[in-house]
Amino acid sequence: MFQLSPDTFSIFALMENQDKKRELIIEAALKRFAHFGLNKTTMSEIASDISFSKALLYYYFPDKLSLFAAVMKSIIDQISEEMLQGLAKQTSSYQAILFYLDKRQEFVRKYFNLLEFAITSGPDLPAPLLQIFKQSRDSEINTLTSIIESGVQQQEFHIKNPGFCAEVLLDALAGMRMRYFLPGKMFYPDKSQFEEILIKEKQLATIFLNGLKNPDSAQLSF
Amino acid sequence: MFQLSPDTFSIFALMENQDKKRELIIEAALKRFAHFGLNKTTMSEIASDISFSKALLYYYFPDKLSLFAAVMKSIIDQISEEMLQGLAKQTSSYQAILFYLDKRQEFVRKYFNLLEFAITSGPDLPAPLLQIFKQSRDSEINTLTSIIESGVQQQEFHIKNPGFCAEVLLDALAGMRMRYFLPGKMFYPDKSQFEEILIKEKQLATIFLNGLKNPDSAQLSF
DNA sequence: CTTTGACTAATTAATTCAAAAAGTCAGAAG
DNA sequence: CTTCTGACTTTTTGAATTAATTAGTCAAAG
Repeated sequence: MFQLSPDTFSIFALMENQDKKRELIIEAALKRFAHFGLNKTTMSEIASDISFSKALLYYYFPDKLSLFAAVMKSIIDQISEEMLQGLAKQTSSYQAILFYLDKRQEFVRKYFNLLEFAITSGPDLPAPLLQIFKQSRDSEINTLTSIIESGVQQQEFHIKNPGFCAEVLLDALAGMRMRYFLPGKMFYPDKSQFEEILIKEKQLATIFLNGLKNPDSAQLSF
Repeated sequence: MFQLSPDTFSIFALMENQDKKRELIIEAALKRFAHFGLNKTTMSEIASDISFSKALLYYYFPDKLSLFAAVMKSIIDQISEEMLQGLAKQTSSYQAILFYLDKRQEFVRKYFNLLEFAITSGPDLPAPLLQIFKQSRDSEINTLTSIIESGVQQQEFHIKNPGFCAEVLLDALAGMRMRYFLPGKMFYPDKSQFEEILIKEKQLATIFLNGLKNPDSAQLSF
């Protein structure tokens, strides 16, 4: 049987220690980024918050953007986890969509300053981040696809292409948000704006899911 | 009975002449703006295109933005007219939506450079233009509302708030376009991108209208 | 009332420069 | 050999300056 030698063990211990420090850095960076945003946060500040030298941050992360990406990935993984667990408890595709929308907005409101950078940068945001947002989008499409597919299996929906429908729905939902905070420079939207958005999202989702009940929705003849 | 005096007549003649020149300026400005956009077009260029002095442009329009706004209004009126005439010939709300989407994209593709300015300026675009785009949006909501209302009258849809549904649909359709050309700096989207957008728009519209057939869509209980 | 050339005022673009922040590295510490 | 740091270099950023272009004005002529 496999046995740990003292040497091997110490290597694992070190790795754990490394991971621990990596996590600490990400945690400290998250606080700063969430509060001040990417541009108004310096590596020195993050370092001194946890009494590390700035150079040490560069030992763990090749550059500032990689750190930011790690932070983004961290919170995206967190929301994905919560979303997955919550969705499992929902009893209908309708309930599932409502939960998805509530949870999603909760997340956006909490980490708005992180997203702001992505929003304002637009299409020319750095490649590593593009990739993370791409993953995030794919993850959302998967979520919506599985919600729709479960409706198909229950004979509720009669469509052929749940994946495409999910993509259309995702973009349509994005349209609900656009007018309130998409382009150019803007500050944190206020509570009532978020409420408006949520109402419109839910209204759209309701109509959309009802639309999927109609077999005609699958037969496109443009 | 009312009779024109020679004096009155000459006043009308002059006014017609004025309007004629106004139109000429707008026409010349449209050509320049459509080709080079607002920022890359100077008042001198527009003036010399039609052998007017630059000062004369300022006799007819108080400033550059007013001229641009007049150009925008001109083409928006044009598309509204064509839209109205075309929609009258459609036989169902479904056909009407498809016509609306086709006509709308035709317009966007033709005058993309004019819209680009509005897109890139985002929320902080000048007040007079904001107003024009607001009008344009209202006009689109009206179009969609009347399409939906005609479906309600034919007992096809069972909803209480056609206006709100129209607004949601309009924003949802905007979501279909967003990913392709919304934020930051970008060039004219290519043909295949426009085609993708149109397909997604039509898919969404189809599902949406089918969703309106279901009475549940009106009873929102979040 | 229209039109213009010659004018001024405002914007934009290009350049420079200093401060701040990102990023590197030789070598210390364990 | 791995982890860490202070001191260093390189890049970015922002403010300040200037030049050039363009928006916008106006007195006077047609």
